[in-house]
Amino acid sequence: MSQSTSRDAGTAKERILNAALMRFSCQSYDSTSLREIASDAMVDVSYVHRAFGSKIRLFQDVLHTLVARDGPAEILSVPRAELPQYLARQVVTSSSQTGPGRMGAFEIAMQSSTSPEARAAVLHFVENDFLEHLTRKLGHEDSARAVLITALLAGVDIMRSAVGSRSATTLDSAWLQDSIARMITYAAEMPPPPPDRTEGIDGAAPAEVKDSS
Amino acid sequence: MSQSTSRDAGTAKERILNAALMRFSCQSYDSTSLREIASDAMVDVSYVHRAFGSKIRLFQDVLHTLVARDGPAEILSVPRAELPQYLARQVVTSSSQTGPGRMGAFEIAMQSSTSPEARAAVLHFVENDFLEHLTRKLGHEDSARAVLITALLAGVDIMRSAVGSRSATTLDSAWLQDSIARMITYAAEMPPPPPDRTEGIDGAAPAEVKDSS
DNA sequence: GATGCAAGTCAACGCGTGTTGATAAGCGGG
DNA sequence: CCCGCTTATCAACACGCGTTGACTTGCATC
Repeated sequence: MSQSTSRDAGTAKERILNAALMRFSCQSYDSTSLREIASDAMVDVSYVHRAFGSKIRLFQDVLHTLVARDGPAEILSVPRAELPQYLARQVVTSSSQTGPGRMGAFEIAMQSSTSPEARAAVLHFVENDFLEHLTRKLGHEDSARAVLITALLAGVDIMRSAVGSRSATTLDSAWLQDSIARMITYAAEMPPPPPDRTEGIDGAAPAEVKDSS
Repeated sequence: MSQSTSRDAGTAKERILNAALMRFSCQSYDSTSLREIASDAMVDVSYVHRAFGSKIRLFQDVLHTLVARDGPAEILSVPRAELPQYLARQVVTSSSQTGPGRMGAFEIAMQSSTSPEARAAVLHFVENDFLEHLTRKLGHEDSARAVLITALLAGVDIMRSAVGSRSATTLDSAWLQDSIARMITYAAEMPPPPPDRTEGIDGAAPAEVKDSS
C-alpha cells in the first residue's frame, strides 16, 4: 500500500503543498497558520517553512501551482460560446463543495483578497492570470467587460464561501448557474467604455460627477 | 471651539468609533489592530477595549451604528425605478474615495468577509440588513435575485477596494456605474427560481442567524 | 473636605504567530 | 570509516496581539 487519504501520500513537500491548497481555498491567508498546514501534512512547523522559504512564498507556490495545472489551459480551451455557462458552472460548483473544485486559484485569491501580505500575489493572479486570459477569450480590446464578469464571479464566490449567506448557499444550483451565465453573457455584450482618459480613484477628485439626489 | 480634524473631535468614544469606522472600511477585521485605532483616536489601547467591551463588539457597534445612520432608510426611500442606478453609484463612488462613502456598512462587511471572528457579524448584516431590504425593495417573494445583485456589488467592491486591480480602478467611472446599473436591472428582471421545498413561501423571513457570544 | 463614580492611563500578562539555530537520521560516494 | 548532502525535528526566540488589574485624574454630590 502506498497512498491513503492524501494525508500521508507522496513526499513531504507534496503533502504540505496539498494541505496548504486545502486550507487556503477555504480560509484567508491571515487566518491560516503554518502550524495548521504542518499538522495536516503531518510534518513539523519548521519544515513547512524551511521547505518553501516563507509563508508568503508557500502561498505563491500554491497559487502558481494551480495556475500551471489548470489555469489558462482550461479557460482557453472552452469554446467562446460556452464560456458563460462554463464560468458559471465553475464558480457555482467550486464554492459548493469542501475541496477546491476547478477555479481553485480563483477561490484562493478571493479568500485572501483582504489579507495585506497576500495582496501582491492575489493582485498579480487576478490581473495577469485571470483578467488577461478572460479579456483575450472574449475577444475584446480592453479589459472593462472582463472586469465586470470577474467582479460577478468574485462576488458569488465571496457570498457563498466566505460570508456563507444562507440565501446564497441554499439557492437552486441550476437556476443560480443559469442566471450567472446570463449575466456574464449580458456583461460581455455590454457596449465598450470610452477609449482613452486614464481615470482613476486616486486622491485627486475628478470633481465632475453627476449628483442628482 | 471643539472639533478640528476629526482626530481630536468630540468625546473619546466618538473618536474611537470614528477611527474604527475609517480603519474597518479599508482594512479587514483581522489586520486592523486596536492599537491602530487607539493611535488614530489619540487614546490608550486599553481604553478602546474598555469602552467597547471587546474588539468584536467594537466592530459590531461600528456596523450597527452605520446601519442605524444611513442603512435601510436610504435604500428604502429611493424610488424602485432608480434603484439600479442608485446602487451602482453607491458602490462605484464609495470604493473610490478614502473615507467610507455611503454603503459604508456594506464596504466594511466586505472587507472583513473572510475574517473568521467577524463572520457572524458580517453574515448578520448581509442577511438581515441588506438582502432583506433589497428583496423587499425589489418586490420579490424570494431573495434569489437580490443575492445576484448583492454578489455583483460585493465583487465590484472587492475588486476595486481589496484587490485593487488596476483594470478595475482605472475604469471610466461613468461607464462602470452605468454598466453595473444595467446588470442590476438585468438581474432584477431575471426569471424567478423554482420554488424550493425547504423554503417557506410565506412573507416571514428566515431571520435566524447565529449571533456572537 | 470626604465620597463615589466615570474617564482615562500605565505596565504587563498570556497566547499564537512566523521564523531560526542546533541537531539528528537516512544515504550515496571517496 | 568518514564525509557531505538532503530531509526532517526539537526547542526557542522575538514580536504583535487582545486583554486585564492597579492606578490616577476630574467632577459632581453629600
